[in-house]
Amino acid sequence: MTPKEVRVRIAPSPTGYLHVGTGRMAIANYLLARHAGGKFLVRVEDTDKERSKAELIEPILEALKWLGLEWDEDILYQSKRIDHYRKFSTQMIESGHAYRCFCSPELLTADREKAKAEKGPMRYNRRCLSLSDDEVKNKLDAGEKFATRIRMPEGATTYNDLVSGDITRQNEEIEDFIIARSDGSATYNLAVVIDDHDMRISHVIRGNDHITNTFKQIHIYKALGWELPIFGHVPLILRPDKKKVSKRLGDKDVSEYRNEGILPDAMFNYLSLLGWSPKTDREIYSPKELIEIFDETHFNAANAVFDEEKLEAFNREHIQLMSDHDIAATLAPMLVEADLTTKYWLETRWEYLRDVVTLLKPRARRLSDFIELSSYFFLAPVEYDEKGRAKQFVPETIPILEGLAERFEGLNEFTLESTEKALADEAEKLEIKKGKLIHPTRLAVSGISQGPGLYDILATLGQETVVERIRKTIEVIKKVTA
RNA sequence: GACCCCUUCGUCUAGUGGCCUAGGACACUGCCCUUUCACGGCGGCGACACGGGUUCGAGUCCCGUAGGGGUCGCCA
Repeated sequence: MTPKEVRVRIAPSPTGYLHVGTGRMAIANYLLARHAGGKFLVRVEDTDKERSKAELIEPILEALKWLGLEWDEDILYQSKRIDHYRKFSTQMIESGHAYRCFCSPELLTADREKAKAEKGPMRYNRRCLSLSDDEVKNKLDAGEKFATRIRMPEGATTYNDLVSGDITRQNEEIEDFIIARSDGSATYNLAVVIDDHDMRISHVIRGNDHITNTFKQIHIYKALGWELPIFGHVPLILRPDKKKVSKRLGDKDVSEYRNEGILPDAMFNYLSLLGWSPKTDREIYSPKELIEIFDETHFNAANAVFDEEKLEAFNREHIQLMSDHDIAATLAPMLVEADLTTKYWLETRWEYLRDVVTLLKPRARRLSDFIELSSYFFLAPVEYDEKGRAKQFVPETIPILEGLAERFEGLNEFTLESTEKALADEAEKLEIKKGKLIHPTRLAVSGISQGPGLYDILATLGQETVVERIRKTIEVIKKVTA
């Protein structure tokens, strides 16, 4: 027998955007598929008429694509298969694995409330299981609506979980849950089993919040006489307050991280290592490397807290891994968007942009940091920072800057070396330390008191801009100290 | 409440009976580098939830307790 093809799926329901928990699940499945040379599929579970929103499907798919998760084969939409599901609940009634339940939703709610108040089991009391054939026939003839319930067998069920090993549950702990609504449409668990079977899913990898569903689904598989897939319940991603991430609690969806300057590879990398370990000391990997080293036995069983700070650290590493050219390319539209420059201006100054990237790269943790840190490379400072003003906006600074402006203006070539020498010469002439010149100059050309090395800034900015900005700053200082 | 899962530094994790005076990463922090800010380098802080067993020996196996999480819809 040839080994079964690995076929896995991610099954989002369009009731919200793609949050990191679902993203992490998608990555786990994707990694398993790609590592094994199998197929990664997407199924949209959009059968909830009330909560599903068609307009949410596209953003979810976009987020998956952004993470680099390309799926194989066509997307399966559950909403298009509703009629297909119907016959299976009927089949289960006929085979004796399910029965009709005429209890009204109101009655069931009352049952539940009573059970809760009496602290009894919150399971269906099987009222309709004992209905005789005649009673059923009479109700049917009277046009009474019925939902279809699975008839749970005696005994216990054990399955081997890829992550947690053997898990056992007494069947009596599981109620005769509804597999088809009174309109005949399949509920979640039935639909999932049918789909996973039809899609020939080999591994069902999902969050451990689905373990109870797995037991229910196993009974459906058995009733239908189908072979079980391998189940793996990976740990959940928790918020810092240890609750599972959810849109309802205001957690960010994946696209928000994108907007905040997180790289898809960094997110992919970080999410991969949540609840899974390469079992080495190395943490930074490209998606390609993660596919290579993936091992489905390395999942952890304990839930993991999502730490945005560590995500940011991963992002920093991935930024350093990117070439200056690639960073410049992704940054260009962002700079235009931020009104720092124009597309037209950038077209002829590619090298300039790349130089700016080189200088700022070690200081960036997010792509957006480049925007914040680079403004003075595109626009003359209109404001000067607090610290700089306090220290440099004094009358003594004026002659220093004037002398420097003159020297810089007289330079034949404006390089790292020539600007450094000019500043050193001026310092020597004034008999003061270079620092006395460096700081006011930095403030004059950038408006802030920190950043790349001064000579790097000067050489990048260019002679004309530097002289102009120093002179302008002199005027500002004169005005405020007058 | 019932059931299921889980429990190593604040967080993510390594550790599969002796290699553990428990390793790495993020965060925090000291020093060095740098007349700025980062980066980098070298240090520091900091954990086996608790209690019983099993064993010559337990973070590693077993049991119990506590704690955390999840599930208990004609939602998915």
